[in-house]
Amino acid sequence: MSQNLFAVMRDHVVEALRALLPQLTPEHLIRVEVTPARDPAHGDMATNAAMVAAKPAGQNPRALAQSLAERLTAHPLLQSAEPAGPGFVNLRLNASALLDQIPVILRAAEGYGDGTVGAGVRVNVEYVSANPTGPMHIGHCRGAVVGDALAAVMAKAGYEVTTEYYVNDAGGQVQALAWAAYWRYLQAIGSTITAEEFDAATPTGLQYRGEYLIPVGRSLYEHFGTTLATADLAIADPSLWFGPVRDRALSMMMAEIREDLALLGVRQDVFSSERALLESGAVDRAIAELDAKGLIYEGVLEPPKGKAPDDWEPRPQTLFRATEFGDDVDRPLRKSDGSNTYFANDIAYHADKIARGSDVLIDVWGADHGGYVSRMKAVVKAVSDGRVPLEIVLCQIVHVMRGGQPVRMSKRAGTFVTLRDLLDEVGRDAVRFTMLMRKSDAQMEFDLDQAVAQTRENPVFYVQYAHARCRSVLRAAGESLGAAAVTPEALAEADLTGLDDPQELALIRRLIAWPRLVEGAAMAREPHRVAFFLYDLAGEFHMLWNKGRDDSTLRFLQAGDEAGTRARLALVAATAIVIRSGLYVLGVTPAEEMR
RNA sequence: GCGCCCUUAGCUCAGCCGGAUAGAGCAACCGCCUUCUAAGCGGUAGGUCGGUGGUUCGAGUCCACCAGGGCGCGCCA
Repeated sequence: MSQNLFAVMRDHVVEALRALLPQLTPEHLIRVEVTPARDPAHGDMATNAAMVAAKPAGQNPRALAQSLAERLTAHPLLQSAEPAGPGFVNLRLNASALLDQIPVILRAAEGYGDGTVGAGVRVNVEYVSANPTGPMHIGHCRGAVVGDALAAVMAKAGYEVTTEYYVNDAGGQVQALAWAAYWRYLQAIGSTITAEEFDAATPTGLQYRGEYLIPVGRSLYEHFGTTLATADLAIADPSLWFGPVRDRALSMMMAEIREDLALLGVRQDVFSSERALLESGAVDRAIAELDAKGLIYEGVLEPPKGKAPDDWEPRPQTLFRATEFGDDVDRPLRKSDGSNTYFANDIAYHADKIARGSDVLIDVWGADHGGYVSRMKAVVKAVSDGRVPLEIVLCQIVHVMRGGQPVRMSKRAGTFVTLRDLLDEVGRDAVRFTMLMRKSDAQMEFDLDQAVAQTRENPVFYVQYAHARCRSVLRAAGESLGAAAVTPEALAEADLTGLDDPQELALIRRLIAWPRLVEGAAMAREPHRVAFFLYDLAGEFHMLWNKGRDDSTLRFLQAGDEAGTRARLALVAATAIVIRSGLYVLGVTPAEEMR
């Protein structure tokens, strides 16, 4: 039987509805849902079936709910099915149906909640893709965590997920990086050239002035001595040094980024190089294919209304007919110097992802790329002839707060918060969990004080504490009953009939909602739902724990009542499993104890 | 000027592709905490869901317009 009781009951409801009203079409039936009851007084679950069927059937929803309820009641898992409100049918599971899910959880272990909604669907999730021109900062961090958790929850729901990082190692910013690294190289070999002089002598200006390039300059000196400069330690002709300097700078920056990702617990399957794509001719081929479809032309764009740049001048450009696929304006593929725009290269990159075998592409981007969404969706539609959808998850800005005040960030002043700084200050688990306590498309405040607080205000702490409490109870039980008696396998055999307190049942109801939540979060591409679920689940567990303070019969370890103890331990072990299963999706450590 | 995102309790935010009386934490107020499982616990109060129309049996959720905040707007990525 499916782990997902809601799916089981939904099948039952749909079957009963079809028997009642054979004329209903699949379009009607797809709207039928079985959801957790909001109020325990309503039972365990509710279905909207009668309301969605009322109109096509030409019947009164309440009357339909009445006859549907009569048919549903026969199900062996149900104690009752009753019409309610405007046409809901409230479903109440019989006591054993609820309790029987505990051994299901214990036997499935961390695999509890694994689903099949994504079975057979190959998804490519691309995230981070920070330019290798400097260390990762807090802005990249949100995308990294969201992408990683999204990939994990989709994998848990059964999708075949590939995670990917697109390395922008071509283009003007890389050129600027090479010059900036060369500047640090000249410093390393003892050149007396000043920043101002260097800036003036550089085609792109001296852009990246952060100290993080000093080790690159030093490394260049160690490998090449002074051979990359003129005899008097001044700027040599770029043809003598540009390639080696660029390559070393890129590889060292990527190494640093990979180290940052590792510290954050992010591990992507594929790293794709923009330069490799370019050199393989893939970009030319992709453009040629669009050209063959008649989607490329030479044209002149109108200046944006109301905000025409001062230096605007009409200019013929190579354009992609994005407007044929829903974009506002056709988009340029070539710069005035004849090289490709970033967009052109990105077309080839997405075509490559499709060619490697993806049914769905998901890109996780920062909000500053929002204006890029419609053209990218347009071109993916064009390239794949509409077969492969591109979905974009936009992550809005993160404001870092300390002591109720915003932490000011300025890249120019070098005071921006690097990912490394953030990890050093609050730790990986807090960074990841906190980033997921907001919808990705809403701006968020990252409160440094809250992220390290050891109180209920801090969701990371609260959830990890719940898990640690579970583990602590099981450890204590192992000492008195023997380790073999408290394994999940042993507890799966426990007689659970003693679990009947409303708070115990509330906890169980929360546990059995996990498979459904995984499914919903994966389909909606909303990993933050997992974090909120865990917070609520932890709350339910802590509430039961606290209730045991006033009512000692609710404590997990009952001296002299081994059967009752074992039943409660089964519940505790199942709770620990679900928390662990969820934390695994988020990439957060399930703490064994709090110190 | 145009496009996209956001606006829910004093504050920070949920609200599960339209469903029942809109939820949580913090702050506020009341009570509890010599002992049991207290890096506290229980409870109360607090919202015309930015505004105005519309679609619907039903709208915080969908549509239109307006207001406020954010991100963008031909060669950056």
